[in-house]
Amino acid sequence: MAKRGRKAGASGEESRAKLLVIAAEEFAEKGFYETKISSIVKKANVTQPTFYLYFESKEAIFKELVESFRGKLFDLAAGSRIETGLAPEKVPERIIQGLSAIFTLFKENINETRIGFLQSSESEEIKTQLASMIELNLIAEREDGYFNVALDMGTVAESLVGIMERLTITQLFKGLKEPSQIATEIVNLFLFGMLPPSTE
Amino acid sequence: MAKRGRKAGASGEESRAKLLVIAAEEFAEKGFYETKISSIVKKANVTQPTFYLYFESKEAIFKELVESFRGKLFDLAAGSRIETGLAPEKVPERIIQGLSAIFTLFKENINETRIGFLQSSESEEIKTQLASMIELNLIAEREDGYFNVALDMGTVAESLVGIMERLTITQLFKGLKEPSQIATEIVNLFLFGMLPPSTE
Amino acid sequence: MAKRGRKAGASGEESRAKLLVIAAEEFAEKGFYETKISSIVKKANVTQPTFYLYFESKEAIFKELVESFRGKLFDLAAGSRIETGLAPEKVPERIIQGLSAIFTLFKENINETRIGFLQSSESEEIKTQLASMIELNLIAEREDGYFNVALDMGTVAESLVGIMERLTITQLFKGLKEPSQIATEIVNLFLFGMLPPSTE
Amino acid sequence: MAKRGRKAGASGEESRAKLLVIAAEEFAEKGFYETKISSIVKKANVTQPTFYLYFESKEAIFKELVESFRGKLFDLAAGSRIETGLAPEKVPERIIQGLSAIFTLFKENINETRIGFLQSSESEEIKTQLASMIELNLIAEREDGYFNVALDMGTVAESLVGIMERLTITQLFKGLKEPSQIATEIVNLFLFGMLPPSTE
DNA sequence: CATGAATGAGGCTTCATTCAT
DNA sequence: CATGAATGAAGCCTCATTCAT
Repeated sequence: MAKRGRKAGASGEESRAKLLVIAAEEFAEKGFYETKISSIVKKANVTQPTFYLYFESKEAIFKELVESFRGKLFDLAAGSRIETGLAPEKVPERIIQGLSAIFTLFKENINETRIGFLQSSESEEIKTQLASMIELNLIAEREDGYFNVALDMGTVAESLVGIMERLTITQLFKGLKEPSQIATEIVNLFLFGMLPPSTE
Repeated sequence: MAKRGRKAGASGEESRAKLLVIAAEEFAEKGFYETKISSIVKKANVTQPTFYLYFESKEAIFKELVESFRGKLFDLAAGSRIETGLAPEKVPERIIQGLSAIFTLFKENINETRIGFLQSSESEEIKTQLASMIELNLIAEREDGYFNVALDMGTVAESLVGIMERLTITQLFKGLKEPSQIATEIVNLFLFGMLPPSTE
Repeated sequence: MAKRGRKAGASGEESRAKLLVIAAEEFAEKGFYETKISSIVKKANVTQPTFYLYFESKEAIFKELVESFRGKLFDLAAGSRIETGLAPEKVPERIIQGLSAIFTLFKENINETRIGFLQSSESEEIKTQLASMIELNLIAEREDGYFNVALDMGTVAESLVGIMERLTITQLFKGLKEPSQIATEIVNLFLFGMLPPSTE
Repeated sequence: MAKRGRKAGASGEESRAKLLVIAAEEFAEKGFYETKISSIVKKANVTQPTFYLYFESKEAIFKELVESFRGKLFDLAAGSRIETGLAPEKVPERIIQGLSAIFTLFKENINETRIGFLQSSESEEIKTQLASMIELNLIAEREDGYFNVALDMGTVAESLVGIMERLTITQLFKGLKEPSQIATEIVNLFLFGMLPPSTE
């Protein structure tokens, strides 16, 4: 009746959800191969057959986590198109917003991010897709005159993704900086470059 | 006397080297866990015990490859300090040189790079170390006035590493661009930023 | 419902017990190294993974057998203290009882005895412990005046253990003599020595 | 020319003897199964094929050590027949001598004794043979009236062997007592028993 | 909905032993 | 007399997965 003791009756979805959460923790911490089904079910307080009641296989649950992450990420990315006609001086702020949103997603989904963005074999594909979406944005903005026309936006987009990955690991996940702060630094770097301000 | 047929007698170092090369290919392609000793030795035309004649374990050979890569990378990085007193206009070229050298190393050691820079658990540490070395360089250069003093060189260094990683995968390893070209693009981006040149 | 055909479902303890019994037979007969897990499980009609369901390793099951034997033996030995104030003429009988009990234990647990008393590396320790317990008994009895005060009871105790070991192998396990008979002979020998009775 | 450096030329017998000594150490310390040919040859500073130049197999060298021990032991035992017509009061001393000789053999051949008397599968047979030889002696002596006619000399002989084994391990090999001392204690115990001297 | 019990498949490693020189 | 190099054979153990209840 209370939560405890009601093993039979624990609505299946509950077990399923629990398994998913714990699997995410385990995969994120130890990677796919070092994560054992036996340890997932132990932590979830269910038996192995129960696991297979909800998931086809170890691959399947892992993939489900990856896809969940992919979905969240692309939903976000899709919504962050810069509307045309934005005043040029608003562009940086707009980009910062977009990046912040992504870093926030990462921060709030650390385990899934590790799995889907940093360690799965699909992560390569996900990063490539993300880079593509960013590239499209950048091209549009360049056409609106915001950016130097000489830039290869494919390279810029991939670079951005690489930076996001690296700073996610070294700053965001370590709690050293907030999403908005990281986003701001990236944008400043990319927009203005490293040279000293011309003193003239 | 002929090479062929002389199975016993093959200079041990030869067998060892062969195993190392093949292991690098396999690890690079399939990762640590999906690589089986049995398949390494099959491709090397030796039996499993022979493998253990030269390597303590699967972990050991993998680690050897990682350390080999780490050594090469750090040798390079250590040698690329920018001398003080360099004329400011020479700085970009100098940095391009350094980055080119690294990309060349990556290109010439694709398998080891995949293993040591992209997939081993030590790769995280290696990237962090590389970022540190870059950061030191950047700080020195900033003090010489080459760069904007407002920059957080730790972040810049990590960003550079992230970009290197990403462009290595998406451009260098795909044969799309040459080391020097990638290096040049990165430096341009970092030095001048993305804004359009002031038309004034 | 019938026993047969119910492979899955066989009460786990049953499988475990069966493995333990068979392992004892195998270890006793062939020793630790010549006993293969594969042969244990074959005789137990289970597969190798099943073995590891119940035992950590080959060492673990062997140790379990040794400890089981040690436990039984020490329980017995601990319970065979001679009460003080026993009439001297009752002492021999009392000792015979104690030894008989041990030989009976050995006889009823031939395999475990072989493993724990005769062949394990711990058997040395077990014999030493047994000798210690015996020595304590003997010292107490000597103080009660039953024995010659000149005797080094440590040596006597070790000697007794040595005899027990030898006669267990050569007489008890071969079914040549009963526990009580062996015990009696030992006691007679130890109490009265080998000299002819003084004819005077 | 000096010992060192003359690997080629080291008379084969030298290598053989060295292997034998080292093998004895290793077998004695670690037992048959835990002793690896690879470690024997390493300590002997020869290669594995060299080992097989002198010994058929691991079993063969072990057996050679066992047989060497068996030979020494039986030579001794055979020579320790008590001559008939010995004055009764000299019997104890004579037996002490015999036992002392055996313990001395053990002490001077610790490794071989461990191998041949304590741990080989042949040790059982050797002990049985030793017991037989002792029994013959005892029977002869009993017929000469030295011993109580009621004694089962088979049991006594086995007991003696058991004691020898045990005291060898716990006293002789630990350096706690000398051969003659152990022999004396055993003889006293066996001859006079444990009862207090009759005070009459 | 859930489980106790079991297994197929396969990987890593070890070791005594042997070529070919 | 001796070796560098190699291997056949086999053992232990693990893990994802599945019965039967």
